[in-house]
Amino acid sequence: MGRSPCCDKAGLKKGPWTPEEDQKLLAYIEEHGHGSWRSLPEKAGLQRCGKSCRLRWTNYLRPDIKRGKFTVQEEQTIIQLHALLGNRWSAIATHLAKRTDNEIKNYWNTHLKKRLVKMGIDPVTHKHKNETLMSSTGQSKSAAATLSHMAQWESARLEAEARLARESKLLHYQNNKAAAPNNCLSHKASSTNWTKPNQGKGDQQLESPTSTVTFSENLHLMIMPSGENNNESSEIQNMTEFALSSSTSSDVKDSDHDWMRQINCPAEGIEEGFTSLLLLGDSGDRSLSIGKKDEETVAGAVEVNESDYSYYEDNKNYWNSILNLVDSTPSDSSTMF
DNA sequence: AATACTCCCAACCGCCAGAGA
DNA sequence: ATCTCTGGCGGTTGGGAGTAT
Repeated sequence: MGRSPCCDKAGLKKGPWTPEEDQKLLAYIEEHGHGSWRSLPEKAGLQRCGKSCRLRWTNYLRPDIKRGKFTVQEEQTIIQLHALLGNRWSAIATHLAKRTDNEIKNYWNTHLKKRLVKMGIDPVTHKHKNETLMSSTGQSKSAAATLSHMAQWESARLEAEARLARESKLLHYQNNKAAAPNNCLSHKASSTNWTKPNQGKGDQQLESPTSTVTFSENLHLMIMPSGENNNESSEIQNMTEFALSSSTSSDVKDSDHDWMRQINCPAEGIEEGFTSLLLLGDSGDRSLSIGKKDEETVAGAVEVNESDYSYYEDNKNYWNSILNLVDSTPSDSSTMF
């Protein structure tokens, strides 16, 4: 079939956006919502393709975008989620309020990846070089298989969660549209129109378009996705509460921004950072949350043998670690490691 | 001050999936 | 069933800013 590029029209502008163009785009979306991106440029008086407008909006102009330095917590969240999900930036972005997938991707490529490499950690596998050497052992293979399985499970869960978030926002949007037109939400993946923002000031600041669900909530969603497997609910509930109530392990000041240094400090027991956890303790609490029935329902789930389940039962550190990272507020960066 | 080099990130590109005709 | 359109995603890059020589 082939598809013509969206910007094949001659005369369409490319490259950096000017303040005037930004203003036009903002003004138009404030007035009308974005509607069809393809038709937007003409209506808004822009010599741009719709795709360019959409990207400019979602990555830069949207009022609910947090810009500037990533916090220690955000960095750790990115790394942990990357270990789980790989380069699925949009999925990762759903757990980082007000950050765009593009920004996260850039930050990973320019900062975090290099840092991991410097530490001798493979940014793709998140394995330390030493661990890689051990990878031929049976246990490591099994652990790797388990990790792979968990990642797939996690991916499916995140997708479902993102869908839920979108749908709930759509509902929220629809419910509030008439009553409070200025309080509507947009979503990066939403097909709903964005309406006039309040420019992110004060208490009425817009929520993140990428995730309005806290990680605590997410955990519940992940653990109890559909209410279909309630036969495990009490155990799940216990695990959830255990995880959510886990205390943090040590204080890290924001000024100690080079948290990676600490991972290399065995004396503080931090060498079991998430990367190690993923390698060695990848059993994770989620084991207790997934019955085989659930496993079968996860699209693309790999086959899991009995021995894999034993991994699931041993180590609570994995979820604790992730929870400690993601379940605290961005302003509280003292809870990491 | 001039030049070379590196870093960073906004923006582009190409592919894919889903919806609708 | 097939094709087209649209929006979303991840990979890549161009060029400005900053730094080193």
